[in-house]
Amino acid sequence: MSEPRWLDATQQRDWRAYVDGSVRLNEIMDRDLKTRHGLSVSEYEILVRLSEAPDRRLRMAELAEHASQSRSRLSHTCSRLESKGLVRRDNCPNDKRGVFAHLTDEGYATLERAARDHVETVRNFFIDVVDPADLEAIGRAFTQVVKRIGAG
Amino acid sequence: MSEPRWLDATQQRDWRAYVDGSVRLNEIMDRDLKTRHGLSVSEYEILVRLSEAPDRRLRMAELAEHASQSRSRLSHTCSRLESKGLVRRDNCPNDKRGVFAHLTDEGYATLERAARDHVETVRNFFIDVVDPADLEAIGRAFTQVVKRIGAG
DNA sequence: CTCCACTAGTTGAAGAATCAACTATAACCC
DNA sequence: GGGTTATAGTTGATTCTTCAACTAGTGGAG
Repeated sequence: MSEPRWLDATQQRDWRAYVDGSVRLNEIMDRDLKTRHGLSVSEYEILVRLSEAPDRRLRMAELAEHASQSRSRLSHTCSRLESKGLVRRDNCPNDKRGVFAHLTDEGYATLERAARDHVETVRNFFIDVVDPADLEAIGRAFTQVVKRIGAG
Repeated sequence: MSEPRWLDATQQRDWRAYVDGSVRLNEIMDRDLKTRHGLSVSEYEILVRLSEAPDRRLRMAELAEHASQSRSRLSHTCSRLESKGLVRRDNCPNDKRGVFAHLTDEGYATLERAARDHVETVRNFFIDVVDPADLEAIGRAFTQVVKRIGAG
């Protein structure tokens, strides 16, 4: 095995700033959503994706993909959301294996309320503290990352 | 309550790319470390911070701070690391409430092995796919975020 | 010295994520 | 059609995280 290509000092610094910042940022988002609306970030993410889908519904596999979650995790989380009345699941007529997850009206209402606070937090701790040009750089960079990961 | 300041289209796009990318990236890192070395990212992070500390040891509270983890979580995780023989804890002489977490030799060896693979993955899915200028922007941005969060 | 408030760290229970195993259906190929 | 392989989704066990409660030691005020 050859010597690894270590990061240089600058790369190291930037990578670490990212790791550190993203963990802390996520923690803030999570706590904020949790205490104010009883939702975790990943539950919130699910509601968002459903709200944007045609008829506010998606097949489980698609939803898992959009929300960057494993199917198993989505299954469990959807069960919780369902028992809270925010999501409803029913069978897909075309494909008998399939299941649609629907956003309920209550789910939509909850999301609307949560989103108002959430956007404020996102601004407060991220958007408004980052230089707009740097924000664009972040967008570019992570788009690349997603592409790279998608490629396997 | 006033109308929230929603994100504009560009901000939205960039923020989402980040959310999506960071989740996926983290998943990759985690799985990679887990399967190849039996470590989660947060365990790895703990070992790194200890390895860099003087005498390879830190007080629990400091370690928690450096690794961006709650004390409770650190306690549990340290117990696991201890039972794997990678970390040892012992009492602080000055402050009888205090505890030092030490990186053991075995812990150091494990870290060295893990780091070689980890840096390769970090390059593969992040450093090498991101424009160097964008990487610097990320460093700048998240440094700001951390500062902002620190300020409360 | 004693009281009180604060900090360090751990613990156990409850909630959430991961992994492997499983059911059921679909799709392909001969 | 019959057999094989792949896909959709769920489940239960295990592992990890979070939260609140707790022990123990510190430090300052009077």
